[in-house]
Amino acid sequence: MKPAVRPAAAAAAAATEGPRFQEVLDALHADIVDGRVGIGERLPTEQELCLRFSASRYTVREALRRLQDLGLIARRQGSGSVVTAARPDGRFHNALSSLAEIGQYASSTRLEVLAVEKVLVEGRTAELLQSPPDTPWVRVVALRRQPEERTPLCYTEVFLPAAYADVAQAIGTFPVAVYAVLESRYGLRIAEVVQSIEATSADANLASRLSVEVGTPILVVIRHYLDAEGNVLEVAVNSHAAGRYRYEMTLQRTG
Amino acid sequence: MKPAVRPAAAAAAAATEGPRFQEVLDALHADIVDGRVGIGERLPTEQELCLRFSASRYTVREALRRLQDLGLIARRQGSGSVVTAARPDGRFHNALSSLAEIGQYASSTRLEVLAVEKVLVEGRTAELLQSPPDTPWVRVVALRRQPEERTPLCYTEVFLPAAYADVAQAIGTFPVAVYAVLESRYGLRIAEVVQSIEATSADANLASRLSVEVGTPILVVIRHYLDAEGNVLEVAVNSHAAGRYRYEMTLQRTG
DNA sequence: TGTCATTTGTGCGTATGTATC
DNA sequence: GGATACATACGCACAAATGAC
Repeated sequence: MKPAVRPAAAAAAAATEGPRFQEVLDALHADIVDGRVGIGERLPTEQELCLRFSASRYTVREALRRLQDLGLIARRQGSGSVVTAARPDGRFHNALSSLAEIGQYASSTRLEVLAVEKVLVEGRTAELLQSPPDTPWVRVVALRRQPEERTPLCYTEVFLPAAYADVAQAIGTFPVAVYAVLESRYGLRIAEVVQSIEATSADANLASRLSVEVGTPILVVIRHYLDAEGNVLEVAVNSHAAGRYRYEMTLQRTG
Repeated sequence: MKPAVRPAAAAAAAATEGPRFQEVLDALHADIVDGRVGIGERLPTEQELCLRFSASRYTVREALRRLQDLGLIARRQGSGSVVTAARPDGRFHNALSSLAEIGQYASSTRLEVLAVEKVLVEGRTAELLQSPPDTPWVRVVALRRQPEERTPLCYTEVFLPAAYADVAQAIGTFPVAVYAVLESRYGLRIAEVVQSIEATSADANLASRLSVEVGTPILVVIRHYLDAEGNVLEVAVNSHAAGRYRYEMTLQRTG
């Protein structure tokens, strides 16, 4: 789904300034999360909503469709729209617990490439890449932004084996996750992704890139993409300023 | 217009019998999975698709919308529709980040309880617990330590519904995760755990508890334990000093 | 830099199909 | 059967983002 960020709203009553359906969406969303329409209860019909909001059926249906995408309601032809969950899950963060979701994330944000360079890794970097020293890699430095947001969401360094250098060149030109390009262009198959998350603080470089002060807490997410033999095909280091990002995942018990 | 009895079109191999958009959807889907439109390439424009399929823009957009929901394409205003994946699967699942692992962690460390108190939650805390204000909960404050280490690994606040207060009393006396105690003593069953990870900085309280300076980066892991109906049975807020803890997980592709 | 054609996003009105009650 | 309510579908118009010039 889309971030749906609206431009500040015109003070007074309705805080809804963006698209027309946003007003309907916000109102219904509030009804649900605040419990005015409980789980199992039905929302008003499309026609009633058209009247209440003086909007066309298209607009109302767009709002309902988004509620459905959020998993808050279920719709049944001939019956109506039933509230299925009141999960107040915030929307300004990402749930990345599957590769598909990483791809989703990649395509809903924009990557602005700052530099692409070949490097011979050594020292700590070689350790990070689980690579012997003096091996050639390509290093891509980039900022990830949300549409309409000025401050970047994330400072990213992506490392790829030098053999895949032309993929590095293509990063950012289309809204596709890097791993997906690797798989399609080189016939590779990612079998496993190892994620590591920790907190650090911003050094001078990061502070400058992310427009924060030195020392600001940073959430670092490092992903190693491995093939079935355990070879490292890509390493991405994502640094997020505190408060701009939250990593969320769901563990479900099977059986 | 009568979409009802479609004249089967000139469709020789028209296996598409359902709605009009299904034909468009199937054709585009096949183009993608069969690789006729590769990852990173663009689909035809809406207008071109209208012509090709002799369908209205509504119909074409419905098909594109579904491809988007499947995660196969990304659409950008002014730009077009780009193929982002050739398979809808991408099914990775959490191999090493499971309920069992949380239990492992709990039993390999020691919990030192600092305080147990009943509280009526309100404001931000109520929001955190997804609980109505003025509801009674039990709050347990504790430090988690590794054996033989002096500095604590983590500052923890656990919230439980007041009904389970005696579990709170028992926390720390045996090396079992709190959720396991809840399950065995009350016959509850945790169906889902939602984890949220973010970075903040240490306030005075945290700094003192964790023996770090104020402002030190902190990795906060919040877990909501839910039953099958979505009721919150436990909320744990774990604050780790930077450098003392790293959250690691592996996503494995199942297909 | 800004203009301009292209392309998707939003929105309206209308009509018919089809599932539910 | 009939009434209700959502699903599908057409045509039109303008807004907003993009990319090329």
